[in-house]
Amino acid sequence: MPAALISRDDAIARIAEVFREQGFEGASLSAITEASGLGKGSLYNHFPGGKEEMAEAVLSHVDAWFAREVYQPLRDAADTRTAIGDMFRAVDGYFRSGRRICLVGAFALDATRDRFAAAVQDYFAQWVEALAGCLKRGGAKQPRALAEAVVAGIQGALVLSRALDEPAVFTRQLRDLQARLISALA
Amino acid sequence: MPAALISRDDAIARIAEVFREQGFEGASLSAITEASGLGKGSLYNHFPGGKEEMAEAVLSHVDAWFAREVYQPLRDAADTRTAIGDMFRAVDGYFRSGRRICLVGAFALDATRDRFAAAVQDYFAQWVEALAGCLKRGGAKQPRALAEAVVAGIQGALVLSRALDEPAVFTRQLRDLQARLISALA
DNA sequence: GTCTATAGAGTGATAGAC
DNA sequence: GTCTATCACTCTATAGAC
Repeated sequence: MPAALISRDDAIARIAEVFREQGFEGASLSAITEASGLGKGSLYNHFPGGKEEMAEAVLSHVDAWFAREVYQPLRDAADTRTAIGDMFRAVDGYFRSGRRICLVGAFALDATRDRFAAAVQDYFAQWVEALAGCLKRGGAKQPRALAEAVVAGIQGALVLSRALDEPAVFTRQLRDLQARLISALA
Repeated sequence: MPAALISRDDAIARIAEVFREQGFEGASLSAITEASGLGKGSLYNHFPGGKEEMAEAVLSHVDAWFAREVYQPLRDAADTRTAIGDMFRAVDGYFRSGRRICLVGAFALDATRDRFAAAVQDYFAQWVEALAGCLKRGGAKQPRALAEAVVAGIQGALVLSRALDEPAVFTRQLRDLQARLISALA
């Protein structure tokens, strides 16, 4: 067989950006073929389930990134304060300081939500759980509510900064959320 | 002229729910005709600009509701504490305690964002400005950052509660946000 | 007759599936 | 590349208020 010019992972990462920018409905196959550099034939070879399978692959690609860079460090953290700083650094990097939106958040609001409900729910449930656990170990009161406030705050900051076209809103919110967490620790 | 069976406002309200649930791309004309009870002829008579004009009308319908029920009361408020309580009550009612998402927030993340950028930006800018002004008059420090945190918090709570399929998350966040505002007042 | 509101078959274009 | 379904949209026609 011929060597693949583009790895599956690489293709998924490129397709992810199409879904992120265009949403599920808005992401046309022609946009996906163009962005991925794969012809329709190759695409259906990799993703026999079509567009829906591509989106599933993209969602689990994102989930894997967060599991590795965010959830697991939160769970393994020796020092809560450091872990929180690391989380915010990772999040700020991932969302490009407010210039990139959350694909999973967008899918949560999307029409096609029901189709990907399980993956979307899992992403957020893991995030809240990992953060709440870390906060609890750090001695914070009401760690669950606090974790929900932070995850929601991040998502909302992405919505607001994109709506206002002001990435600084995101950066500022991240700073404030981090300060709230630190001050909630025992 | 014949009496309209459905008022324009009524039609817009019904169409709004289609866009809210399906997004701009996902809202097909057939879904819109079905939900509105209007044939294509009627729709194009009311909205010669087609789907885009329908979405514009829906956005300004939503904006008008918030201007009347949220922004103006915040601006006119004699008592800050009461005004804040009223805002949260209005918001909880509008979003059906977390069972209904924000159409404008969804459009902010949508692919078609650029098309409606002005309306989306205006909605959020007005909300933040009206709330910040009210907080400032109430003697809060950093009213702008606080207002952004609350508006973002509400949007994020909608994303999170929809993603987790737990409306209670929204209700709880609203309560916490309100408490934060009250305690920030002089 | 003129105008507005209505309906819906029919248009070409384009989507996703294969 | 081919196929079929569906898309947004146009057009023609009709009904009733003036």
